[in-house]
Amino acid sequence: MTAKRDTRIGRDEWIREALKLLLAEGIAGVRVEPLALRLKVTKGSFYWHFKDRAALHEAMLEHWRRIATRAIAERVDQAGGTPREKLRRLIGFGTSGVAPGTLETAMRGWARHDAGVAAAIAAADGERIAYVSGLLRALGIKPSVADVRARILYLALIGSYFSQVPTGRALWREIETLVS
Amino acid sequence: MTAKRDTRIGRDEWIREALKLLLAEGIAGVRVEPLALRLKVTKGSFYWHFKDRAALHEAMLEHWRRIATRAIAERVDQAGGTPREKLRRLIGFGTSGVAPGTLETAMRGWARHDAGVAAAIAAADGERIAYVSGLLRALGIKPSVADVRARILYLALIGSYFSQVPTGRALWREIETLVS
DNA sequence: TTTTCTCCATACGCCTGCGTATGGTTCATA
DNA sequence: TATGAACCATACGCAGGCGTATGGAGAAAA
Repeated sequence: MTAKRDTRIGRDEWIREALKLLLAEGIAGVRVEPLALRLKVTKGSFYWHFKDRAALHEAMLEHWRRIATRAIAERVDQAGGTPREKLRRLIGFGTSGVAPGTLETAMRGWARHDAGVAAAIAAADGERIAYVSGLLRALGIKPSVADVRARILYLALIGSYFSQVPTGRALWREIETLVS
Repeated sequence: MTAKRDTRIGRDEWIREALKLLLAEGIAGVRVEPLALRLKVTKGSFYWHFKDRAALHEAMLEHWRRIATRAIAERVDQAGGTPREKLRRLIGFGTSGVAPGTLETAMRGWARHDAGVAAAIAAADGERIAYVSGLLRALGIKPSVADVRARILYLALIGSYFSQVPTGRALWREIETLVS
């Protein structure tokens, strides 16, 4: 008697729970039966909503594609402000809200062993850097320089997710100074 | 008849091949029987050299601990030159020889799901940054600033391993300019 | 109320991988 | 040349995970 549940379940529940597992154990940990156990459901449900395990992985990637791009740019823009304020807000997001041990890092770990994921990451990286570059140009930086520095800032952000380097307020202020 | 081998095998062979697999498939791919297949040997050999799978993983980590630290600093130092030349050489190593799709990234992926590995990474990061900081101080940069900029440079290097951002010669020259 | 459609449970066969037990080689040493 | 140690092969039991087949249960429509 392993505790049933009253409500039924949709595709989205499976995807949501799968993403949680991706965070905790990596893509190798995203397996059907442990997932079913967490959701208090059996495999019967899974194979109703998905063709197979690969289909779930594809759905996870698709989910990420939708939320990845707008996550940064829109959240920074919708609060308005000067380009300088936006830049600071963007750095703030990178260092707290959006990412540090979340989907962002999990996806990049997955990308190392899946070409499709790597392609999605590449697309997101490209869009984000274009956005950052735009911010820097709005600060009066020459386009060719702005592009390079946008990449540098972005690299440092990504690097902070995968290193054990202490990154305090002083470090991010220094980066802001250097690139702008 | 799945092709035997004439020579025998030592612990090191297992570790070497395991590291290859770590690169290709991540730590989850480092399994005993597939490994034995690659080495054209049976599990019997493995369980002679190692207590269990975890023991192999520990040996892999230990191997990395030995080669990780001296990899950067020593290779940069032994060629001599001015601090400026050393800095350029270090950046060059980071972008070609030592890392891009090698152990460095694989270990960091592993670190996300193993506290022991994360600790080893943290130690290596600390030593390397101290070295870079020393280089910058030798260029006449004030110690407090040198430390922050060393971390920034290091973050960008690590970031380049995990992003799909195009990093050309111009980018690394710009970084060098910014931090020194 | 019956029928139909959606969603899930149960049970099965298969494969892969872990770890153990045990016996067989090969090589050095006495 | 006999003996012991180092190294490996073979065979086993077990657990966990994948995918399928089939039969409900519950709600919605007819």
